[in-house]
Amino acid sequence: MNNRLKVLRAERSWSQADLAERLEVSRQSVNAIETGRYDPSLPLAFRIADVFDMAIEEIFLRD
Amino acid sequence: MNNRLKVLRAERSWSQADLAERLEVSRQSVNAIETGRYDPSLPLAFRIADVFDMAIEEIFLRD
DNA sequence: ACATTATGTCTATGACGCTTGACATGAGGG
DNA sequence: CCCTCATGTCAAGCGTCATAGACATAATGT
Repeated sequence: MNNRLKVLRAERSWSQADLAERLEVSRQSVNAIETGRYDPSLPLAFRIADVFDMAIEEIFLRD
Repeated sequence: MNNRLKVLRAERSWSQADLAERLEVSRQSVNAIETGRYDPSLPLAFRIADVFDMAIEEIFLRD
């Protein structure tokens, strides 16, 4: 499960900590998701989609 | 995180076991998700969307 | 009435998601 | 040269996702 988090974040000039705060998760979680160590839960995927105002399918890609 | 699995499945006259087989998960997982005991992982949510040929956002609803 | 299928639920086990706290490295600004 | 910020990563702990196997009950078919 690949994702475009790093790019989307960079486009907005947000640090991982900035994004973590908006998502109400830890900075380590954002980092782990970006670096592909694990996928977010479905509820967190929805919050990510909300923050970027995009569909989940536009952010997370089937491998 | 509410979902429309039970309805979508009924529309197709699939049993929980039928759906489980298509998703390659256990029947207990399908049941647990339908009865709201837990949310699927993001990869499983994608497979569910694929099986029903719908967007994740059309199947799973922000509470 | 009997057999089969469908659904809900329980237990126990293992893997994954997320946390806090910590530490290392690299980049940039004073 | 320091100081700060950004990123990556580790460990330990807790709750969630998913499994297999079992059992109870309801619904369907013959």
